[in-house]
Amino acid sequence: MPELPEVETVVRDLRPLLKDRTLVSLSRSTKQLRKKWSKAWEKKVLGRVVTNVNRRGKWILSTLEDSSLLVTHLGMTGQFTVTEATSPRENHTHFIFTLDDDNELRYRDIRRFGSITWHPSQSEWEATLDEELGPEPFGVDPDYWWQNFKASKRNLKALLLDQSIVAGVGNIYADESCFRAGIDPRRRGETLTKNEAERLRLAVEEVLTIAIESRGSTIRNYVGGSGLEGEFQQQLQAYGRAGEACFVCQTILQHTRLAGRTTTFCIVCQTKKK
DNA sequence: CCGACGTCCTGCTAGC
DNA sequence: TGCTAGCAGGACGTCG
Repeated sequence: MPELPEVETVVRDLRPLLKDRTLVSLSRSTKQLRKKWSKAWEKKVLGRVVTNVNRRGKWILSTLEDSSLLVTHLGMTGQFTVTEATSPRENHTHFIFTLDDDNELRYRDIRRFGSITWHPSQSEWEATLDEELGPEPFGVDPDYWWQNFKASKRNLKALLLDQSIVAGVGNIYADESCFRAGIDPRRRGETLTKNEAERLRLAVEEVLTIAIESRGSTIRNYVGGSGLEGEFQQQLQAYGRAGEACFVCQTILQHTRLAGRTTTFCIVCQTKKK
């Protein structure tokens, strides 16, 4: 659920609260997340200082003092927060790390599509991924972008969601980017002109940048690293607005299914070539 | 190889 | 009012 802007917000919130803190103890629920937590990892993690917290695509990388990594993915409903140890533990909380202050680092995940794993190094972690992660979607080489799109028969929605092309875009921001670029998400990559591809590349950057400034979108249960909700849902132009009037031309927004995901678009604004 | 689709899981709600 | 089918910010396994 959380996409790049939400994950970035979590990371920015967590960094000052986790940096230089020691992970003292761990208690876990009996339920498993998407990836299994190895009991052997507790010795690798406990007693170690967190030296930094960063983001790569939708992944959260907490670096420990020996350069090993605690890697977290929020899946659809993950919440990764630093909370006062005295605050009540909500249901579906699966990991609780006590810290060397009065706080706890908690991972809560209703649907359990997320994961927490430990890796000796970043390269070892990257090797465990299904496919190599693409570059961050800011300042992407226009030629790299164009080559990927023009070579594909897949629709634009599927290409934007493909983490190996560019890392971090999900369902919300794919729709918002297509709307902003004025391009129909059903079109196949190979049909794009160079100009359209460039418009789309820039729209992705702009949408993500503005969404980060708004601390992401809280649609259902997303919260930042301090439990604060996002604000970008108030600025959504397409996502979740099927059946409602386009803010630009008042046409009723349509929806369809692309790459297995509900996709909303304006047939007028996203059809004509600008 | 590529592209499309199913699966994992729980909770909420639109529609009957 | 009560029930349930269907859908939800993702990643990945499998099938044709």
